[in-house]
Amino acid sequence: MTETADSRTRVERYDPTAIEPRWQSRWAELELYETDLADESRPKYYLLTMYPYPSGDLHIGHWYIKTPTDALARFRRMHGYNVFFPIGFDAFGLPAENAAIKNGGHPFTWTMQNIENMRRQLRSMGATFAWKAEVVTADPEYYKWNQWLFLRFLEAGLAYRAMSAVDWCPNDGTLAREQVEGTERRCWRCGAPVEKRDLEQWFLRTTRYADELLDFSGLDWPEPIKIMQTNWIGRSEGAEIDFEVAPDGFQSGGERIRVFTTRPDTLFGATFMVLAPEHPLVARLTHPDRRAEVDLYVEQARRQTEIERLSTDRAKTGVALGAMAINPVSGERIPIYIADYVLSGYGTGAIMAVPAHDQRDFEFAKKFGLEIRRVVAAPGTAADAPMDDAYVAHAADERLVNSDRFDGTLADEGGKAIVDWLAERGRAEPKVTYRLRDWLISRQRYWGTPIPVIYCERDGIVPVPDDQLPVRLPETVDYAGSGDNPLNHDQAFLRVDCPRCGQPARRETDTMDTFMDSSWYWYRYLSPNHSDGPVDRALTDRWTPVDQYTGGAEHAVMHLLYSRFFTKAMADCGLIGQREPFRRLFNQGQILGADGERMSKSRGNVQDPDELVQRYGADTVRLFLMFMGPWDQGGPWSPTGIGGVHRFLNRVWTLVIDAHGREPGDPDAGSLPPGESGADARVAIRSAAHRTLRDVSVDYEAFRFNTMIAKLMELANTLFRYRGSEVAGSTEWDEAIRLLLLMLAPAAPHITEELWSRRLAEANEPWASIHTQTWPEVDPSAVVESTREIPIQVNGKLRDKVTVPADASQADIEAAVLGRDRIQAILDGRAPDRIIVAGGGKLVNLVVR
RNA sequence: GCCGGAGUGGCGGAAUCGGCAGACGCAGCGGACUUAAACUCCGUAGCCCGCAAGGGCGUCCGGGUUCGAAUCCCGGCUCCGGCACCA
Repeated sequence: MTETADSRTRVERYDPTAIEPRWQSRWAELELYETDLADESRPKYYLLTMYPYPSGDLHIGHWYIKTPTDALARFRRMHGYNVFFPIGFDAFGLPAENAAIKNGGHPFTWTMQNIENMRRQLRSMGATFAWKAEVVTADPEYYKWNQWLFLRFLEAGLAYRAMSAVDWCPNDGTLAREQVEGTERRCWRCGAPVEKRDLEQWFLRTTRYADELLDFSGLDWPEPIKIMQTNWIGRSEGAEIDFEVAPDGFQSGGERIRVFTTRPDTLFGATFMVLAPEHPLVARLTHPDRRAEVDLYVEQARRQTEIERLSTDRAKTGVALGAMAINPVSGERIPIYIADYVLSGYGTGAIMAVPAHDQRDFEFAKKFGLEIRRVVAAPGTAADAPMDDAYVAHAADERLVNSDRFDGTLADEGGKAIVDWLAERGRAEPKVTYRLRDWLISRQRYWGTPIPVIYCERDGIVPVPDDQLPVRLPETVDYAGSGDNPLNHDQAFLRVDCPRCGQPARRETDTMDTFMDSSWYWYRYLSPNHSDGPVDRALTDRWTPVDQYTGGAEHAVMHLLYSRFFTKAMADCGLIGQREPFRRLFNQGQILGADGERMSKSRGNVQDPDELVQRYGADTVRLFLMFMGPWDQGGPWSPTGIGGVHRFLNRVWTLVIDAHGREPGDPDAGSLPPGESGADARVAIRSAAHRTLRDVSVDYEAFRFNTMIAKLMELANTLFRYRGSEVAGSTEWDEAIRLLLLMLAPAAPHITEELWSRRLAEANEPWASIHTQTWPEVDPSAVVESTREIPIQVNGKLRDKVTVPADASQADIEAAVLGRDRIQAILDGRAPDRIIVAGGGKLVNLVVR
């Protein structure tokens, strides 16, 4: 072997830019990662990563999301699975349209350019995507099936049309939430004040599945996501109760106002009513003297966002209508108010207010000087005790008090009796409500899937016949400098003959929410060119549900709930045979800009992966992204530390290429640690390698990539200490190197492939990719230890340690501990009051008074 | 505001069935190699006191439970994600 000083200059250096493109093209040539979906010789594994939106902001965040998933794909392949790991593009959406309006050009061009660039970057990552399965949602061959599915849902009664308000700018039409700026709520493009406008729009009936969506059995999903979805669906049981409007000098009364309540037992405490400002009876019930004030309030409430309206920390506002209602059990006349904290879209859009037992009603009553009447209380509380807050009762510890004023028998009973009593008189019914609303899919935009219906004066709403799908977007688009939907002005698109009667009719110009595209795309990956339907039933039966889905936690409720809904709806239309799309889910965190904000070009905080790849190579970037921190956490981007990961790969390179070299800078290079024999060293190497294998396998399974890499670094450091010594190149050394490369292969595919191929060449064996190797097995005998070190605490503070044989009994341990000089000195003649040997000898704590 | 998550050295983070706080890495410091620098390697390293041995303090803040708390409980603060037309 060469002498030290020379070895550093003579030995070939790790040069990723030479290695990586070579292996990438080799893998592509061999089609190493195209999946044979018909292969049944191995168990299938469908691994899905959320498909990217091809925004112009190509950044490190895309790598952060995809890299660990790719490592997992490789890990599973090494375990003998037939892995399907496809990729595609979520190609419709607002940013493309914004770019087109701003810079001219066509959303299609902008999108396809971004996709091209993204494909290149994703390839440079060395990821194992099955590119032949790719889908692009803006392709008519994809969105045709959106339309087809919509029509099936329409037939099944899952799609319907209803009025709904949008944010509206007189110049730019419908605005997305992010296009409404500031508390002034102005249009981002022209600055005009944003109005609300009611439009007929299309909905999907997600609420039909509300109860089924609450059932997560059989799903291995993170607990927080299940909780968020459960809260989002927001099931509450209660009753609907009718209150009658009392006659007065201006109107004859008698209208019924239906309220929803979860607390019918508190009906005797309902001292006023509140309607949503949008409630249909508001206009009719308003007293002429109150008209001006009410109209003003309704106007103001409509301008606010729901978040503002539901905020519990602002002062309650509202206006009395000047009309009264009658409490159906007490017969009392109670005033009717409108207030923005009641929403028209939840329950019946009206509530009975029970200020004693609901905090919002309490605050409202305080502000407007309304009666607060207690109905239930904790045991021992007087019925007239003053209240600082609403008492939200617990069923277990309350007792009923109060009102014998009108019907003593009812007042003493609970909610069920009251509802039953009212129900017999046709004034109430038990009811379950959900916070979940039906899914509004209409978008007043060009760049989305056209909703395939036609409006005919004679036949009304007419679905486009299947054989006329897809309804294509016109190829040219004229935005005319406005945000308004250009389809509204495109005569060639608009004008169509009614498929039923043949008379001139008009096309629907709304397009679909892009969440529609993303609610079933993984089924299409299995047969992207299938022309007889959206999915190939034989393939979906075999390959879905998806075994593992990974993606951002920002999709916890919307995309992940819509996808579950879609699968259930498709199943009920007979298209697939399953009711849940994703068996196991992992939500990774989001990588932010260095400033802690979301990465975007406009903020100027984008990290481009290309420059990092050029400087360090893809393997280093991949490894660094996995090493940065726990994958579910994300956080602000900082390249500090990428050099450490690069050094680690350099060390691996050196270990394999130059096992016998010696570092000139290390005075101890080439010699074993003092007191260690060659035999000791070989045992230590083998033990380190197998312990690492044991732990790393667990870390991969649990998505703990950062600690997985830390453990590989430790193993490399251990081996490095023996480099150039008599044990370098021994069979134990060789085995450890082999394990190190195999364990590292999923995370750093290029360098390991290169080093693997060199080892094969050196051994005169034929080439085989490291990525087709079998994951190694732990030798349990290599990891057993003969002794263990036990920390000793006195009164909970660490004071000493003692080494005992691994099989020492509790008595042996106690004796060893008490035999320590340091412990005797600390005890100073006292006997411990207690000796706690914790965790089967993991730690000893001596308790001394 | 509501729902969910997170706060640990100068920095990223490790340790969560209640049992050695700070693995691994970055930056720092000391050294080797080099004519020199870069690269590479070895060592050191929570903070405070101390020459040292050692001692005290320490996981966002305030309480509590326990032999023992980063971890469990109660109260609070800050930051991140979502809140239905960004994707």
